[in-house]
Amino acid sequence: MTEHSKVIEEYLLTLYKLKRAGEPAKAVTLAKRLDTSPPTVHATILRMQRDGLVNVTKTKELTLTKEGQSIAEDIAYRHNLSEYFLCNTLGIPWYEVHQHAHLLEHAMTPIVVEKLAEFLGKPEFCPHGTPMPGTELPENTITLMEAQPGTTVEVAMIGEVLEDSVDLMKILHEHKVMPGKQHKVIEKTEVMRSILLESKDGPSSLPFHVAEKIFVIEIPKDKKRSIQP
Amino acid sequence: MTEHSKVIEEYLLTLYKLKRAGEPAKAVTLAKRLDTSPPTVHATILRMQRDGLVNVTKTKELTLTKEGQSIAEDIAYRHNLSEYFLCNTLGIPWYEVHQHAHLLEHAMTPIVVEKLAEFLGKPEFCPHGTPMPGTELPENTITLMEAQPGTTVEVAMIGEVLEDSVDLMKILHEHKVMPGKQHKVIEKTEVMRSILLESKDGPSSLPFHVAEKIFVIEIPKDKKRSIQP
DNA sequence: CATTGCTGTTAGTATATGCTAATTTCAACC
DNA sequence: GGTTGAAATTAGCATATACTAACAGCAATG
Repeated sequence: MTEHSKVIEEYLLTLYKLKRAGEPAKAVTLAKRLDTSPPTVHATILRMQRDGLVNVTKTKELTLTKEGQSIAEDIAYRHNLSEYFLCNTLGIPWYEVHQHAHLLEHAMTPIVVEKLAEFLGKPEFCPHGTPMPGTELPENTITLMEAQPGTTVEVAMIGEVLEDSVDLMKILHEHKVMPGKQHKVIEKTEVMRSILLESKDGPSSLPFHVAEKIFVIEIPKDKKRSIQP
Repeated sequence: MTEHSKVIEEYLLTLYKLKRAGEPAKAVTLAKRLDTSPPTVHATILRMQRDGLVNVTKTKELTLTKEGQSIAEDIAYRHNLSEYFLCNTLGIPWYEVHQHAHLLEHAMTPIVVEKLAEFLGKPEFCPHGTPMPGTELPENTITLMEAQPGTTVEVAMIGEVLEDSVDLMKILHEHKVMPGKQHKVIEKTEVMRSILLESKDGPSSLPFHVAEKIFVIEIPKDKKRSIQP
C-alpha cells in the first residue's frame, strides 16, 4: 500500500463513491465529477492501471482492484472522520464540513487517524449520515423518491453528490432536512417534479433530482417522534 | 495571497525557520534541509522570485518578500497549532508530533485554523516550546551552550532543527529534556564536546551541536522548583 | 598568483498533471 | 446498412517538480 498523490487519491475516492451510489464508473463520469478534461482523466487512468489500482472492462467500466478498493476505503474513512471532527469538536456547521475535510483527508498519517478515531469515540457515521466503510445503513433505508405521500420519514443520509454544493446544503440545513430529523411526505407532484414535505419546522419542497439523493427510513405512525425530541 | 503548492509552502516555511534560527538563508542550505538537489532548488527559487515570494541579494542570500513572510508565518502557525492539537488533544507524544503536523499544515483552511485555535484556547507555544508567529521567547532565553556550569536552567524550547530526528527527540524525551523541565548544568567538556546535565530524573549528556539548539532560561537558585512540581 | 573547493547555474531528462483540437470507436437509431 | 453522437483516444503542448552531469564563479588558502 504505497502512498499515492492527492490526485490519485481523489480518483480512487470518486470511483469508490460512484460505485456506492450505483452510478456508472466510467471515464466521462470521473471527468465531470472531478472537473477535469477527458484526456487528462484518460492519462491518469492509464497510470492507475499501470500501478494496479483499477481495471478497465471491455465495456470501459472502471473497477477498483483489491488494493485500489482498500486505499479508497481508507480515504473515505479519513474523510468521514474529519467531517465528524470538524462538526462535533470544532463546531463547524455540518453543511460546510465537506470542503474542509476534502483537504484534510489527504494529510492524515495512520497514527493520526487512529488517535483521532479514539478521541471521537469511533463514530460510525459522518455528519451527513454516510456510514464509515464497513458500516451500512439500516436495511429498510429508501430514497425520499420512494417514500409514499402520507408517511413520515426520518432522514438517514444526505447523498454525497449533494455535498458539493454548499448552497444546496445550506438550504437543506435551513429546512432541517438533515440526519435524524423527521418529515412528513405531503405530496409528490410530477408536474413540478418535486416533493413537498412538512415538519415541525415548517414545509419544504425538494426537486426530484435532490430527493433521489436523500436517504430516509419510514417511521411507523405509532412510533412517531420516538427519536426526535 | 494566492494558494501555493505544498512544495512552495515547504520552501517558504524553511526559509522562515532559517531566518528565525539566524542561519544563512542560501540555496545550499535549503537543498540540505529539504533534501533536494541544488538544481531543483535553483529552479524553484526562480519560480518563487517570479511569483514575488522571495528576493535574492547580490550575495545570494534569500529574503522573503512581505507576501512570502506573511504566508510563511501562516504555515508556521498551522504547523504549531497542529502539533499542539496532536499532542494535547490526541495524546500523541510530543517528540513525534512534528512529522504528522508536517502533513496537516498544508491542509487546513482558514476556517479550520480559526476554529481549531479557539478549541485549543489560542495556545502561544507548540509542544517543543516554539512560539507562534507574533509571540516571542522570554528576553533572558539563552542556548544551553551559553549556560554556565553550576547553574540550573529550565528548558524553554527545543530548536526546530532537532525535530527532524525522531530518534534524537525520543532520547531527549527519555532524559526529560523538554519544555518546562529543569536541569542543573554540571560540566561542559571541550574534549568530549558535550554538556553534562543532572535533573531529578537522572543525568544526561548532550553533544554541543545539540546543546546549541536547545533554549533555556536560567533559574535563580532561590527560585528553584518554583515552576516544576 | 594559482589552486582548491564550495556554490550556483546550465543542459539535458523524466514524470505527473493539466489543457485544446482532432480523430477514432462503437453503439444506438433511422 | 449507414448515419449520428457520445465516449474514448491520440497528438501536441505546457508547467511544476524532480534528477544527474557538467560547467562557471568566486573566495579562501597555500
